Amino acid sequence: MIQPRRTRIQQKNSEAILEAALEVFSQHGFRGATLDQIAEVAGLSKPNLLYYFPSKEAIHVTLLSGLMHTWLDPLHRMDPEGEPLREIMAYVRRKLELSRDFPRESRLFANEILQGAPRMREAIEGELKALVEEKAAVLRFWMDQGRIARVHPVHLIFSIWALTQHYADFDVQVHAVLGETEPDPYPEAGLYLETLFARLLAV
Amino acid sequence: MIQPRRTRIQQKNSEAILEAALEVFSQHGFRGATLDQIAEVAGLSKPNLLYYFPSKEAIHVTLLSGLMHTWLDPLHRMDPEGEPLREIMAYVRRKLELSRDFPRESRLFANEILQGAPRMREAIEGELKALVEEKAAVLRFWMDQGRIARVHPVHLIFSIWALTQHYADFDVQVHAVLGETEPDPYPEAGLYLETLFARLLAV
DNA sequence: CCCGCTCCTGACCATCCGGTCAAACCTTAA
DNA sequence: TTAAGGTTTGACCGGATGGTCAGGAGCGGG
Repeated sequence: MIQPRRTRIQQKNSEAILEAALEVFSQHGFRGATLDQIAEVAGLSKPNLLYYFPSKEAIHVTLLSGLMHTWLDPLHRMDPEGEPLREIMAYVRRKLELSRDFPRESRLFANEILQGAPRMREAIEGELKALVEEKAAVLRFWMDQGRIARVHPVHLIFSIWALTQHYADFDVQVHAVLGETEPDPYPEAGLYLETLFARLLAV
Repeated sequence: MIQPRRTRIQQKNSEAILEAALEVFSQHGFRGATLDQIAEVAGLSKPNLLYYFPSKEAIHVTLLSGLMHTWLDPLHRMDPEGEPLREIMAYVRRKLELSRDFPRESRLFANEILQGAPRMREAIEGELKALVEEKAAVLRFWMDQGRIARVHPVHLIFSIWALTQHYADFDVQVHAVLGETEPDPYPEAGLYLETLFARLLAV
């Protein structure tokens, strides 16, 4: 992911390892996951894992840094030149799609933050903070123009994160509460969030 | 906690163990936490832990079942006879106060759900689901009366959970993004959530 | 066909983990 | 004061865990 693998075998096995590691790390967190478990899911032997990655931590870090880009991309794409409500709604929709399509990635991230972000502090205090401040400025600008209602821009972003990630991170709870009747909560969630932000931001 | 301890020493040590276990479990999850770590935080020896609790799992279960009551209490207190918006706002406020005052409990819960709720499935599919359905009916009743706007009642409850717990579970991220300038995000968060739900539910 | 390099594995290691146990220590109440 | 019962601990156990290593298997180019 970080460095292009040379051979086809390296490509295939590295991907299999990262895929398996995502499965295991996202469910048990870094300390709760074991190399044996990852190796079994990947269909490789443990020493073979360590042929491709120097350590358990290296696998984790590779996953996290690969994640950061995908994760921040929707916010990056919020265009200052666009129509404000439309841009925000598009951001919410993309973020909700990430939760639906990549729930394990969301849980991996959640696990890392829950544990105090020992391997992501830097990225959070740097890249993430800078991006949020940039986009908060955009939101504030839109508010000054009177094109959306005035609310705390950073908390607005927090609320988008919280509401969308909830469906991935608390997946089990959501499904348990909704029961068998509603196997896919995302269509309803999308409608609900659209209403919520439309009413919150209407001028 | 579940059974009243007889002597003063038992009382004191059991509490110290549960306090330490909360600290460790909430940060590392069940599998990531170790008895040695809990023992060290509690200021006791590992065999002494196992004098008071039969196993690591027993400590975890005790914490979780003790938590369930506190956690559901604010929703229980949403009164069908009260003024709808007032009741919902009170629920949001109480839930946010729980996040502020008991962030470790929130993270313990989040960890458990993230890991597929292996030790809480029963409580979630039973107690929690029943309570949500009961209160969703109340919300639907209020909507039928035209006293609050019509939105999906269960997703409304989800959104309250997501928005309030976010400040406890993603504490590190919130603080990192807000920076040193805003040491306590809760006053602003309270105001923001008040606005959000007022606008969402206004008729 | 063979050589060199990539890929893979069984065996192994030190450490850590949850948990046990017998013995020692401490408190209390008669 | 003493004995009984509650409390604490060092030493230990079997199994898991992250990681190493020497060597074998497989592959690709000449």
